[in-house]
Amino acid sequence: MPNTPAPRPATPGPSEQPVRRTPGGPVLQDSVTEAIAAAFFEELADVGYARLSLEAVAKRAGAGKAAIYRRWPSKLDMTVALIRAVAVDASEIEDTGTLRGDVLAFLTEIDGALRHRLPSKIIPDLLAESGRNPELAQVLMTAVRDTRRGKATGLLERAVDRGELPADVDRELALDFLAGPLYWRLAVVRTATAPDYLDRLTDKLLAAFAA
Amino acid sequence: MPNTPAPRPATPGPSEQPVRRTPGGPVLQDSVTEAIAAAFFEELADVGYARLSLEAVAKRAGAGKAAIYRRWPSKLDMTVALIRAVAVDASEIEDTGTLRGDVLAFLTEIDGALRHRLPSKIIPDLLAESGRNPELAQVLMTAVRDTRRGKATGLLERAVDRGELPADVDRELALDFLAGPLYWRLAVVRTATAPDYLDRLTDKLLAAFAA
DNA sequence: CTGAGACGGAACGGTTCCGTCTCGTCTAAA
DNA sequence: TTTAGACGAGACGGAACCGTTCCGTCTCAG
Repeated sequence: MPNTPAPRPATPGPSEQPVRRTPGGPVLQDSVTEAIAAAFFEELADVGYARLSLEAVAKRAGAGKAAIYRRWPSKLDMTVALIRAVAVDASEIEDTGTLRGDVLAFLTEIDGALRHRLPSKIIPDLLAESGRNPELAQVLMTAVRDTRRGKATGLLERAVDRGELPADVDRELALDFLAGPLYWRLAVVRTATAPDYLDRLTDKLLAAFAA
Repeated sequence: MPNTPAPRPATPGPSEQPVRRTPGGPVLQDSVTEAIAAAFFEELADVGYARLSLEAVAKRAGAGKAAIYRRWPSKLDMTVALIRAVAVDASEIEDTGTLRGDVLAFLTEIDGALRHRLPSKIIPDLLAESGRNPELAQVLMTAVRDTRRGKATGLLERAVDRGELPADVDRELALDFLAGPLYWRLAVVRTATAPDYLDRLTDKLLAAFAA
């Protein structure tokens, strides 16, 4: 038995994966880094970026503060690295064959994210924080916004290719319509939605696109 | 001359209005309260609610901390009171006579607010903060959301009365469409808009409503 | 003229967090 | 078996704020 992971008291999960060392930057490789990252996002959702203290993150992760400072030089660097890490692997592409299917899948993905505990609190928080923090705004725009925008434009272009949308469809407006109403309802107004809400929203969106 | 306002060094504005005392809660009546409120919003936009320190507000207002604690018992109470105060007077109603005119006026109002320095930073910040602060969420929902929602529903009902919209128009979706795309573009994605953006947006909205 | 009270300012003790540093422990490679 | 290094824990000095309390000044009603 070459690798017997010692029972870490603060990481009760049975992580049997081989611990791999990172040569470059530490990006969620070993179990300590994983525990720190998980604690970071929990803490971020609980108190927000401004109030987030690395001391609380360390305690929550069952780690020492030195373990954090050994990996990232500051809170901002840590945030940027971790956000970027989770942003890249959240980019699967779907092609359901129809515009309606693609739109519904797109909305379902947003809906799922904004209903989860951590993202629904973290996303508005980082959004507000990026208004004061250029570096944070930068990574959010490049790693998150551009990825999502790419998916949306791909969705529209496929529909144009299929002939489901006119070639001169107003892409700028369509992008805002795709995510705007749902984000408004789930993240801003925060009122409950009927079970068929996404279906009705999809229908209205298709009508608006075609107009 | 019954009232000669002494030249306060920290309030250089020529406020010639008669200083009136508030019997109930202090709501922007005398010059000191005004200075504190102004400093509060400036500070709130600069550093956000979480990082806002009453010490900084007092310094910015050219006031002592005691002047603040004499008016409000805590940072949260102060925030709630001031937000409520500015929320009530931001509710004029417009009836342009046509649905298109009403929608464009509604969008123009949001557009104006989200382009100003203070609201564009304060609104997303308080929104994120209200996810962790029930009392703050309460005042935002009742004093801001409900007011705005009332204006939007009034807009829709007038259009139904005029015959511009079918009586069974999906109000729930329509409300999300009214504010969602514009908020998404101005407050979330934060990309520049063409001068005719509001016009195009209005057209698309009307098309979606009618569908 | 006098007294009440709000004012700006400064200090207080207590708390929290920062980033560094030092322990003693445990692991894994040599 | 030895040993280098990462580990958890936490003490440390410094900084920032909290909410309170005091000071001396100023305004204004009586």
